[in-house]
Amino acid sequence: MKIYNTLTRKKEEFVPIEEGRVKMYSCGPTVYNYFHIGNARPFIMFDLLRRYLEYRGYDVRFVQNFTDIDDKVIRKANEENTTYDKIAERYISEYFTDAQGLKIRPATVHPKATDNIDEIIDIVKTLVDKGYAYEADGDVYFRTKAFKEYGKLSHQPLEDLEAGARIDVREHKEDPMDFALWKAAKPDEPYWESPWGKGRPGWHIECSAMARRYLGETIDIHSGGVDLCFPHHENEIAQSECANGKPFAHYWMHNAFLNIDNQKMSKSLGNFFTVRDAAGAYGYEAIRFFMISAHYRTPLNYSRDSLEQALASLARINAALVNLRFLSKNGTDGEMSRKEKESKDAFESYKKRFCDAMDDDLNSADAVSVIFELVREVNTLCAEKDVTRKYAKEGLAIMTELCNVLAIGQTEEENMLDSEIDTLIEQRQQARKAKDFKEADRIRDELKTQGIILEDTPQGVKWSRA
RNA sequence: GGCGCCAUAGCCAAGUGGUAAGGCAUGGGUCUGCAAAACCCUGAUCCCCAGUUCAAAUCUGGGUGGCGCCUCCA
Repeated sequence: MKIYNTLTRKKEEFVPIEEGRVKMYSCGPTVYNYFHIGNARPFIMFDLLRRYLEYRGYDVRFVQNFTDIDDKVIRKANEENTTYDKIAERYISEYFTDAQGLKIRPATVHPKATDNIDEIIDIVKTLVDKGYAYEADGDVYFRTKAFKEYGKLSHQPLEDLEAGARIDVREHKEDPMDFALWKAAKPDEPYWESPWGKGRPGWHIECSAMARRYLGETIDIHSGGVDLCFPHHENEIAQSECANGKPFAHYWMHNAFLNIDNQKMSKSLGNFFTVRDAAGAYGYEAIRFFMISAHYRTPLNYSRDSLEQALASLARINAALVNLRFLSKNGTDGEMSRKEKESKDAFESYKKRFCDAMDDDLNSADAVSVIFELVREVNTLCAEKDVTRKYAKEGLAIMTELCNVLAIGQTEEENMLDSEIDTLIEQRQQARKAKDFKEADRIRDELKTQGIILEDTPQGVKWSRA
């Protein structure tokens, strides 16, 4: 598999540190609100990476943190007259609700910053001892000039960064580019005891600490949105590599931004959507499909149109799955025809093309197109009056396998049989036999209002949930 | 000012040297009690200019347009 590495700005063959195992870390949400549609992109895309790596047989250890202490969490707590941990707890729970809807699997570990204060303090202490950090009035800062490789991820020399930087007025910093590892507690703020007095961790340090604790000093893949590249990831590298004296991550992956109607999402423009809002309008499945339909490194535009198209496209895949499930039970008995055998033999080539696409820096858009070609293939054969159960089963197996890697398409459980529906379908069949089409249509309409779509086929009545 | 990304049919979106995947939408057809689904047919010389090459959407240079980071916003 090839991965585009921000560090080298090249697509590189992926070689894990330890054969067959992958250690990956992805920056998670700051839990002070529902996560927005832009946040969903890295969550979905790196969940996809993890699923694909597992599909290819890797044992993946995936860590995604929750930033549960920072200015925004504290502000929200103050607004609601509650404590930061209550806010964090609530939105962590909401994160899992949305994540589950989007079929984002829980990470191997979801550590919280506040559960790792000891580890954080330990790293900061090491950095101070080694001369990479200094204390000033209860704050501790990283001395960027001490790390000569600073800027290697964003590919900018320190001087250029400095030239563009807004000057931070904190006078006790040695250099404007220095960043906080530990912040002295302000009055009425939550704090932890540390060698530098009461305070709390800076934002960047938590990721270095949690990555080391749960994955080790050097990890395979670190991922996140492009905007985190600088300064967040640059700072993580500085902290981790100075503290551990080893490379931090071999591969850095960054997803491009999601725009809303071709503009950056922002509260002031009034185009700020949470996943919860979007799911209410189009459903979680459409959002996931929409994200996966584009390569993760190209900017993606969220619009009403895009989501409606995603919904329609997904319906085609779901229809094929429902059809295959139906025919694997209601098809004809016996051996596959020659045409069916040939088609079945071609399934491997679809699978290969699917994997080739995914191997090419997670080209999910191309992988999806392979699924659609497969849909056409099986649909064509399934349109035959004497399609065999055997063939339908084979088709269902390959379709399900590929769809499961991307976590798209309705699963069988999501379209389970229901005896009441069966009864109504039977009644309708009786009516049709008696040429009472009025009654037949009435039953079909009635079921439709309940979201059940009936289709008459040569093999019998097929139904699915809208 | 520094660094970087994007520009492909009505829309979404792959494709990084050999004359353009896939999806949505549109129109026509087949099938069907009707319907739905499905299948077949239907559409682009790839922002512009110049260059390299037998050959470029794909490489180089120059434009134009849109966007991002350099401000703890994914």
